[in-house]
Amino acid sequence: MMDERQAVAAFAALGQEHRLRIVRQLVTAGPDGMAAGMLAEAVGVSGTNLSFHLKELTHAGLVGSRREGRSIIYSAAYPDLSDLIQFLMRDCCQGRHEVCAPAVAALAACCTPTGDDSHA
Amino acid sequence: MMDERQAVAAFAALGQEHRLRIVRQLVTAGPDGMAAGMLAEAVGVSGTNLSFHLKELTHAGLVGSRREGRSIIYSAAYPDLSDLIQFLMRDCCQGRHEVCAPAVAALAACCTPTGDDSHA
DNA sequence: TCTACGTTTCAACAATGGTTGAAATGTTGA
DNA sequence: TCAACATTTCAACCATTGTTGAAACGTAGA
Repeated sequence: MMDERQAVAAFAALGQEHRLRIVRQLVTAGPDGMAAGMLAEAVGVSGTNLSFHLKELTHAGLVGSRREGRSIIYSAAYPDLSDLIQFLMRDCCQGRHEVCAPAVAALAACCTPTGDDSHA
Repeated sequence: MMDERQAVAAFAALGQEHRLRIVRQLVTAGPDGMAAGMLAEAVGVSGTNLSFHLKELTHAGLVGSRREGRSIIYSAAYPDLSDLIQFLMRDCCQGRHEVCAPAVAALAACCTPTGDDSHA
């Protein structure tokens, strides 16, 4: 369960053009992640600069990394992104379900496979 | 549909202790909102400082305001918060539904009334 | 109109954050 | 061990941001 301090750090990390691109690139890349070098090229920043931002994102808990040969592979921390979203909307309803139903619907629409509507 | 520039502004706005508290206070307060003065007391900042942060949040599109007597009532912009969440997770699945299912489940659990499971 | 109240604007300051190039670290294959 | 590669660290600079108190603005009621 995320606390305020962590949430501030996470949002601050995402509130920067290059870092938001990095996270979105990694989210899109999926669990396998991407090497730092390719990430730098994809996002359009220097190696030095990417390293700075990756350190920030790592410290905020939004990305993870592993070494693979000479490369270091970064990947999105999906569980922490979930926690962050949940923190932002926590206590939003106050009994009024309709207030935040659109947010639920939007996220569900983004992530629920069409056709395969298994309720599990 | 939110673009990158808006998302960066929104996340940057949320990435500050006092502003995150303000937004959460307003989210908790519900659609009726709160007067600026009560908000300042609840969050623990001076009037001047609150005004500064509210301007930032307004510019980021995360809060709205209306005058009521001498007070100005601020309230959370729920649709924009939904958009922001959706932007962050957009394209996350890449065919792998299980990757972001936890985020959907977390948000749904927060906002779905227990017992009353109307699918509307 | 006058006074009190709630909120915002302004100007100044201290602190933080992003970018850059050069140098250091760690890894691989010859 | 050596040279080439991938990434990080370091130090310096410039720009942005958060905070503060005083002053200004707009509204309500006497």
